[in-house]
Amino acid sequence: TILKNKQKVEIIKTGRAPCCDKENVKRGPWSPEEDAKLKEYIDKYGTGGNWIALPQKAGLRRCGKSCRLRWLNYLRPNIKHGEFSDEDDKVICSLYAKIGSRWSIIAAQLPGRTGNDIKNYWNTKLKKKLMPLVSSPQQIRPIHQTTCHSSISPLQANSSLVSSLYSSISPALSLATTAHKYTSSHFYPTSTATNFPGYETNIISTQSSSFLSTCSCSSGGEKLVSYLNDGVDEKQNSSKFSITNGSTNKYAEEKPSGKGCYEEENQLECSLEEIKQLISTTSIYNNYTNFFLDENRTE
DNA sequence: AACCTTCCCAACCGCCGTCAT
DNA sequence: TATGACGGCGGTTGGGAAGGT
Repeated sequence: TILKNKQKVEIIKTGRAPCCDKENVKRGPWSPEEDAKLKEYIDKYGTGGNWIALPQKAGLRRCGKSCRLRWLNYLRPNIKHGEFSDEDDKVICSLYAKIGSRWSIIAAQLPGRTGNDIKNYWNTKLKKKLMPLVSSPQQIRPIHQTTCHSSISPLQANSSLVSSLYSSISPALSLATTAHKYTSSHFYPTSTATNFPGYETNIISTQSSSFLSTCSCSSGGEKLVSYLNDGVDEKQNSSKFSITNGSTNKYAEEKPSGKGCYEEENQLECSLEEIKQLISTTSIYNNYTNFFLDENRTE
């Protein structure tokens, strides 16, 4: 009854029926038998481009979405589970600092990893690795009040990983406090490529290198600009972000929206909003967001 | 040994974009 | 152009495992 009512509410609220009859599908962990069935079916027939119909055809009492998830995150060939390397960490942190929690994009840079995997890794481990980077709220101050140097704890100097992570992520922190020169988080293609060594895909010059150099501005922050920024000079800082992955990337095709983010007069407003969003979704910063969210201080 | 807390990750939920009709 | 179906994604949660007291 609860489920039925929930479905009714969903239809009323969204105008959409649920993707499956939730009463008649199995939920929870997948059994080895179910895995085998799904794998066997997809190996034989492929997904057929229709996940909703797949479970019935495969003889599974599962929601199509659940099958899709199980396949993509676990059963699909070449899935890599287990330890993330330092290099993985760097890539994840750098991209997170640049694009936020776009896990699928980040996953595209790490062959064999799934977005879910990376998301979990970030939420449970990587974030904690970075926690010592911000040892006290007082250390995060707008650049005009302090320097990037002063916000680096001694701990960082002793850990190459941590310092490289810091160099990737600190610009975002600093940016959040300065809110200038930041144009937009929207991405569109440019022709300038910055490669990640060892990865098939390219990170094309980033608008968030404006993150990086904006941070580096007044405070010797150049030292903080990591491997990621190599080869991207100041002039490119206003360029935009894109990822190519052999095929067209939908995010790369995002064009300036009609929301005014690209309109000069709204630049700062939009930046502040976007910065807030980035911060508010980044729980590593959440302990300190009260500070960041104080608009008066960012002015 | 028993209990409690924290960690971890697979799975779910709901929103949004795309595409076919 | 409007609408519905579906896929894709990011955020959240449930529960087992591991660690601590």
